[in-house]
Amino acid sequence: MLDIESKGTVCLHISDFNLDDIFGCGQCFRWRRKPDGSYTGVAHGRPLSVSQEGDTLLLGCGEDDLAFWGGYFDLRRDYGKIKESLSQDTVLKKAVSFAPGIRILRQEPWEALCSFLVSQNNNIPRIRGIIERLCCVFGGEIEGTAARAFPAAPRLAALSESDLKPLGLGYRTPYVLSAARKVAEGKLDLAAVAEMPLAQARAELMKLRGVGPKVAECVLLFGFGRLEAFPVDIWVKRVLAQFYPEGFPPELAHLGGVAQQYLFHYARCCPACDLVH
DNA sequence: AACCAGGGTGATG
DNA sequence: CATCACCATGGT
Repeated sequence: MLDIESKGTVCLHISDFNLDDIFGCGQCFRWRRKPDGSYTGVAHGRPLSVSQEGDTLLLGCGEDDLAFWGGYFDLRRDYGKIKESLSQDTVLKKAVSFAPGIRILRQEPWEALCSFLVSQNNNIPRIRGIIERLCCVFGGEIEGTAARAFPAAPRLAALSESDLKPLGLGYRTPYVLSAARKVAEGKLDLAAVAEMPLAQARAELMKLRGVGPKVAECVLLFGFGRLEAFPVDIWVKRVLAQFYPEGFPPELAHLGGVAQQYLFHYARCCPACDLVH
């Protein structure tokens, strides 16, 4: 039995990184902030406690887990350079300076698919609650902790609608169930989707009931790290209509997903962004 | 107490 | 192709 406290702490020097920005910008739903500013959560079945003191990141894990969490937090990518490119655009410049610590997390594809199925026509606090209940009730136990993994597809595939009913997914319940069954039966191979060209991957995801253009883009961006994927929700739609009447700048399209995340958070959370609702 | 939310589906012009 | 009612639930 492994004691989580015995895993120790690893310190890392980081830049263009802020936990509040990263966990608060609406890309993920399982991280919780404690009063001391640290966060606890689970990703890819691994629990973590993480905090930040300025440009020092403190990970509650062992040295052998460092590469994994470095991948999850996208630490090997130069966001300084990305932000420099995006800031050529005047609106993006403001969005970036509003939350300069945003990074795109590399989430588990199945969790991203499930989470953004749940997200449709829904609000973030409620999405978080639903995902939490899903993990609490059906997630696998993680040895040595009280934390639970995101429920694997076969686990959900074995459930009925009435099992999921009390969790409050509403009309999205059959969407999650049929996606789980398709993955569990091998009719949708997420590992294969990861290798496909963007358009093909998008088309493959959109074969699922409940997955339209927006959810597909979210899965591509947050689950597969496709930074050119560009989810357009109600907020981004407003941003595009007001600030980009000619369309989003094509020369930034290869970073569209990252740009979209700065813009989404800015539009949603910055009172001074003078966006008309 | 209404209105809205990281939309998608299916039916109808 | 564009529009539209409808979907279940609860946060604000």
